[in-house]
Amino acid sequence: MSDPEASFNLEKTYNHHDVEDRWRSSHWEALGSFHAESSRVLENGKTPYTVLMPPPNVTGSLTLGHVLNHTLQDIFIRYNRMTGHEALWLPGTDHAGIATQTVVERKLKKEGITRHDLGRKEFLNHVWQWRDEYGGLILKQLRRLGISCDWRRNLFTMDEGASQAVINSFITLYRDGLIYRGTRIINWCPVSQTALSDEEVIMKPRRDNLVYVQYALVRHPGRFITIATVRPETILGDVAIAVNPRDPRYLDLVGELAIVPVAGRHIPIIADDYVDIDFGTGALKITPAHDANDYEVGKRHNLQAISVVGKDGRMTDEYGYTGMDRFDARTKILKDLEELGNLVRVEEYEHNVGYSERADVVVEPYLSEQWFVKMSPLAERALEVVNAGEIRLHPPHWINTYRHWMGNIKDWCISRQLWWGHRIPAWYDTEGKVWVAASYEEACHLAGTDKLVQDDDVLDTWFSSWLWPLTTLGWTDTKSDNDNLRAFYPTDTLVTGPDIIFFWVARMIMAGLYFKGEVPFRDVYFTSIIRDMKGRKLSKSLGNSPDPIKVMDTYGTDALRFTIIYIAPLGQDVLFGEEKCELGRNFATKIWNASRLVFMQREKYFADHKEFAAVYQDFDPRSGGFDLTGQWLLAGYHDMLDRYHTAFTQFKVNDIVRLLYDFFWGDYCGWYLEALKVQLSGDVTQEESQHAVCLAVHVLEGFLKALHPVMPFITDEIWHQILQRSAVESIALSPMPLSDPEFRHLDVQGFTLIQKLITEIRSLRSLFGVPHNSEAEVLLWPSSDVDRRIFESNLPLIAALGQSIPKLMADGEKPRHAAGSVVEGNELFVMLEGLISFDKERERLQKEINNISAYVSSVRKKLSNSGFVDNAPAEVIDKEREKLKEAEDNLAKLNSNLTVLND
RNA sequence: GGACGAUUAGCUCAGUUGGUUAGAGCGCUACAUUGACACUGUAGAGGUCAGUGGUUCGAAUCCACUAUCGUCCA
Repeated sequence: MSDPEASFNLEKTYNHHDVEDRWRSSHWEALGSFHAESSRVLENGKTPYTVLMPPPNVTGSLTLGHVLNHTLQDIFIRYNRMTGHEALWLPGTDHAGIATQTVVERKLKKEGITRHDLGRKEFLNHVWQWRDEYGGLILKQLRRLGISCDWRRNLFTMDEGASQAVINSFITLYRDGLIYRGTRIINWCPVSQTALSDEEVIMKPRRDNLVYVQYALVRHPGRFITIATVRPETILGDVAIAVNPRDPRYLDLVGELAIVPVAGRHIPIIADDYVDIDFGTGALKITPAHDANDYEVGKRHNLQAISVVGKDGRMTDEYGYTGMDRFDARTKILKDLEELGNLVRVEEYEHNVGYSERADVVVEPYLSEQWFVKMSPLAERALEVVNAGEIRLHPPHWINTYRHWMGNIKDWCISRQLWWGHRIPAWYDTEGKVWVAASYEEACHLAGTDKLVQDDDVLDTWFSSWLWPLTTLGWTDTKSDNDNLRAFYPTDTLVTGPDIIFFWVARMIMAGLYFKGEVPFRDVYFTSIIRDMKGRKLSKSLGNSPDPIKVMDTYGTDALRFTIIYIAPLGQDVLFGEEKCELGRNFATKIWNASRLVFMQREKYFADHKEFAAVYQDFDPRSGGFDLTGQWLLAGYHDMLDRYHTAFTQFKVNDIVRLLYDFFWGDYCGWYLEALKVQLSGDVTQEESQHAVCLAVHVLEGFLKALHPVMPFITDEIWHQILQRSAVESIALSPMPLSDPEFRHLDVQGFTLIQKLITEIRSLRSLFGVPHNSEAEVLLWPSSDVDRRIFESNLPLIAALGQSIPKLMADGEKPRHAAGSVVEGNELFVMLEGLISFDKERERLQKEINNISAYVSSVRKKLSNSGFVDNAPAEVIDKEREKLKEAEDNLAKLNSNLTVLND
């Protein structure tokens, strides 16, 4: 760390590596700076503020999505910590059942081992080993982002407490009749060899063949009924042909029997409303074992379900296809049907097909016995709390999606045929009767026998994730009651992607209400989805997914954090390219350099840190004593703060960074620091200089604090250079500046006038090519005594920033060899002896006059329109009148200038 | 097929409850390097606010339809 005694200023150039290393996560972790304590809430009465980290997948590595998501969470938590809350950010990871098991199986496969070779126990040892070795990567990478969680409380969904919670919640739901075991058509992933929930299935468009096949009728030789299917291989499992009862084409065939091609089975032709008359031929083959809708039809008509595809996606029929892959079987049966004369025709057909989210293979609808959670009783209350605004979604339009899902909810398949996960706490006795209990012993006790076998399956990972708001605070069952829960539940803000609104958000709301009787959080902020510059989703296979760690190395962590927030508006996708981080990097450099300037001025007017500290600590901007520029700065600063705090209450994080950026770069650097240089180089006393420097530092410090939640590293570094602060102190633990209306209401229009005047002088200089090293004389005719006084007291500023020699004029003749203009009624002429081109000036004036004339006539028209004058609010009309007067005034003056020029 | 969102400068986006001569960043053009900063400064060019119709004294903003794109659900 740099020695504050040795340097009174910052290094010449900003090095993000040094700064980010100095204030790295491990520094604060060792100090416990971001630890939250329930006692400070329960005993000292601090208001809690809690953020729940969506647990990243333990197999994962850092993506830009994580960067955005965690930066947002860090912004909320740091802001609330600085505004006086007991801020708790709960971190953790989830065990990602399928993903993790797949990763470890793949690793074993390289050694020629399968999990079955090892057995369940030994395989799980391998998974734990793997987790211990690699599972920390994402957490390490997140620390690199500088996020301020309470790492002591880091939780893994397979940890003891979290596991107990899973078991106990399962038992509670089972005993309340909300968990049941049933035979259903579920989504089966033939690669991962497990059931999936509806949410884990991605619908994707796929080109397939729509195959028309004719089935002979048993009692009418020579007659056929033709069906259309995209899955001809499942013909082997057909048990009926269904037609719509209102379809006249088939009325006479209902009740007849048809012969399944290849299989030779006789199946009935039935009538069912489900059949779409317009699709295909209007006759639908029914295969209850391989289609969820067919299964329902089958149930209604008491049909058998014949399974012909197995768990591995291979055929299990008795007609010679056994062992073939379902897609190979599809090709073969087409040929066979053709040979048998049953194939009518084949059409190309695009439709949506479900793919396994993890393995990206076509999901097989598969009939099997699984565990389900009955959702509609849970959904009812979860919908109510969102409708009632007890939980607010940002942006709010997500409420529609939420309502729709809640209103059409289906039961949740929670069993997975995996080994890695929470094993289902259910045991079967020799008669197949099920006993749900927390342990084998308890199950034995219930069953009255020790001849029990535990269910092989584990629970869906989301079955542990939906308890996350509870388990992270030490909840293990419905009787749980501890200080953490009392102090921090319900949590406050959840930041997550809209893609897991059903997977996770909705279910957490259900679980929170069901198990704790209270909502789990108050506000849900849905992040943007990050895409590449061409608008494509980031993916590993496309290779368009930048490595955030590399980006942080190149541009700096602060730069990445700032940039991603700057470009990611609430509720919209964001196009990201690495080079966009230049924005954040440039901003960091600007902050650094501006701070250096301020510290240089401080060096000039203070002997050392000690003297500065003494004066600065007594400095109170309310005591006044500032020139117009200083007042303008304070007004702008407090106005910025006002908008800043408002934006936080509205979750407009994007606005926050824009406010900070514009205020600092535009107002503070662009105008204030330039004016400060002028002020200090003028005729001022030591005391006045010190006062001015203190103001500069005061606003800089406030700005750094406001920026801190977004750019934690550079702000801490510079903050440590403002006063001699030790490494255990942090800007993160300092109070956030509030907006003071007293300053916001200062009258600083005078400064705005000066700004406009300077801009106009610069513009004219540039237009007429005044050499950069020469100062042009500027003659000023003020329009009022007030303006005259403003100009008078700011002549040095106008001179320096307008690079001019300004002269205040009383009445008198306007100059000829000059470029004239009007600023808020004040006439100015930039003297251009020898430089002015009369043609150019005439042209310019004429253009300007045309412009204003057009405007004047449009406003006149508006004001003479009785509809406008009668209907518009008085203040709007007044404003128009004022604008008109000013424009007319300008016009008159410019016209007279043109006349002079033409003389 | 249904729901939601988007369409504003070459690119990426701001634009509060309708009341501006429609803004920013990047890019572009010109000028400026011993001065906090070229990861800079100053000035400038660049837009029929997707289209059509409507409501209104007044529409980028509200409504309807159309087109294109995206997301979710069938």
